[in-house]
Amino acid sequence: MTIYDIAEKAGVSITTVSRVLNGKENVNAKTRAHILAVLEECGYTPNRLAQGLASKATKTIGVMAVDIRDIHHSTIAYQVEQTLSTLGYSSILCNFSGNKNRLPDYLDMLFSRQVDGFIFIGSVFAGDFCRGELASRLDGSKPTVFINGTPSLPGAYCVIEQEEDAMKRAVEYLYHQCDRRHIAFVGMGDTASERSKRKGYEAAVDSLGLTAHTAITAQSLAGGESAVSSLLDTHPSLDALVFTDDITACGGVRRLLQIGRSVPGDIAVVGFNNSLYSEICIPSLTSIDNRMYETGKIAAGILADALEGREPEAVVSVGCQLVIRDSTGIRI
Amino acid sequence: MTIYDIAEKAGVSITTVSRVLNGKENVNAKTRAHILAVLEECGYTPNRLAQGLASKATKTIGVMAVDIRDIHHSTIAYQVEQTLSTLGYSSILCNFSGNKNRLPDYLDMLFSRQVDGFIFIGSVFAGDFCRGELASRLDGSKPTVFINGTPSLPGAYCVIEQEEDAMKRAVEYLYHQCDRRHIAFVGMGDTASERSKRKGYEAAVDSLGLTAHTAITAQSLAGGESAVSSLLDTHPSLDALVFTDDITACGGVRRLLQIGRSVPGDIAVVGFNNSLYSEICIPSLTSIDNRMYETGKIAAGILADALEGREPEAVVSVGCQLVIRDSTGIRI
DNA sequence: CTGAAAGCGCTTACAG
DNA sequence: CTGAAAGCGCTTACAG
Repeated sequence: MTIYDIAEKAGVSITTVSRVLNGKENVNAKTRAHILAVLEECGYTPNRLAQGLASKATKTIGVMAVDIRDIHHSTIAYQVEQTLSTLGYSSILCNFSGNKNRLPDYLDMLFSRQVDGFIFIGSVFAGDFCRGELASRLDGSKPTVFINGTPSLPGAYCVIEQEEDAMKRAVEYLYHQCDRRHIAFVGMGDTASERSKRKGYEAAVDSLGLTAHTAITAQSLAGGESAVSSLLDTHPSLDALVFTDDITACGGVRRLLQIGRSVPGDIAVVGFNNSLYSEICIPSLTSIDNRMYETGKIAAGILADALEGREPEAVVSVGCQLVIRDSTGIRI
Repeated sequence: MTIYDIAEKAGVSITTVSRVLNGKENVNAKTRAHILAVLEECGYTPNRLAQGLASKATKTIGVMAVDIRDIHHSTIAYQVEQTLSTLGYSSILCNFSGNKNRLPDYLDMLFSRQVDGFIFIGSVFAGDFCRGELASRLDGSKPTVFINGTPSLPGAYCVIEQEEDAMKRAVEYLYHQCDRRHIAFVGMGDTASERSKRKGYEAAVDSLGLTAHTAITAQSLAGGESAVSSLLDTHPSLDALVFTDDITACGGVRRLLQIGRSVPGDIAVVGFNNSLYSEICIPSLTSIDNRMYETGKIAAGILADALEGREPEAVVSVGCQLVIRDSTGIRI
């Protein structure tokens, strides 16, 4: 079933059929109605490959995630896909998985499929780690949105979760509301996102006149456990810990309980992402909600705006919120 | 940069360029080498839309997941995407989100994009709920793999996690190794997957001469909490609970601890999926590993086999494993 | 081993 | 308001 079949059945040219298919105005009302009826009757769906080839637009977006097994990325990817789909775009999903060597192949693939634009989910894409692989291929010819990173790429759009500010406020909350004075930071490596969280921590600690204590560990339960052990070895007087990830914070809580420290009685704990993990942890984790739904939705909207000539803002910030649960509170 | 440019630069016809692009044998070795050099020099990538239009194969797969925010689905979707990508296929990802009405639009979209085949992740797609929407559109003309469901669809392939057997063995383990005699089942609705888990539970209870106690609840922490409350209200002597999902089991554990029951001292708990949630729970959850990686990989492999004429098995089973953690053990 | 030509199913100036 | 024709960038019989 092609546009030729429809044209023949309707007794018009394919040009006219194409016009009503694309909602052009210059078609006689009766002709349109008739063609619409034939279309309906035949259950015709146009071949998107042919449309794309002829029109130079595929309504397809390349969505590059770090790894959708990570709840943070899967939630954003989910919202990106749902929003794009509502706006008439399809998503080709790629999982980068930290393997820089795959990036060129993925990008070639997306270009060969003539995607209209790109969305990168994860701050790693905006950092030095990927710069070489991305810069050589992304020349700014197609709209590109980075989530949680501001790359030095011509014409790129960015959606930034305000993690620095959120981390700062979390530390201030621990100080003012929970009466903590020895607050350590547990981070997870060297992405842009990690750096801004750390910056927020340091800013708060500075302005409050406290001393900074920092540990870097793996993003996992075991990572949280070992970070807690080594931090308490060197700084036994710590009374609060802020983590840049919920799962790792769960590991931290587990180790604290194992060694007989109460949470939050002895030590308050703050996680990050406000994921289901923060609710499952006992005591449940106070955590920073980085508004993943908002973020995904906004990113998809920006891309559609750019593609449809509506000129969106180049950089959009999404505010984060501290969600208070049981792992923080007054010291005992 | 098109195939014409390459042909001109190499001094041959586009037919010959196309031949070397597609690895056909009937090309002179020298000609091939020369064309390959030109190709390399120009960094040419063929337009997949044009290829697809001409060849009737797009190397694109429609991947329909229930919801990739669910760790079970995102893990399978991840593995599906990675495997397909290795095999040269791209994935268009769709999130069904339980909204049956979206299914027709998604399928139309995938057909209009001329996908070569489909993978459905989640037993709901094989059930009555979706039958109407799927049966009318999926006529068996394109290879289709269902994960965790056996639909009545002509020519569909199935990858089935052996959940029934796993659930049966979990109950037997509770009976023999943990000395439990009052074992209840907490399920989450009426999908094929849920039914087979329940069947396994009932088979075990039957053969052990025990009484079946069943609760159906929502798949969430709150669902687990309320299921535990209502089960213990009516059957205070319960000494073990098997859940069909880890998150809900976490909720169950939380409620048990709240009302002063020890886990596993008073009541043993078994979860399902062997997700990170089972490790985060305190006590950590004994859980059934349904081998999501295997499953995703096998499903992608089957689809590629079918597309490339290798005639895979119609139904492949993936064995599950009981992973013992702290939430089960001898009664106190 | 190589190439001219038709065809895949659309869109889009252009002419009327 | 409508249509004939060219073109999008490939593949694939077919002929040589």
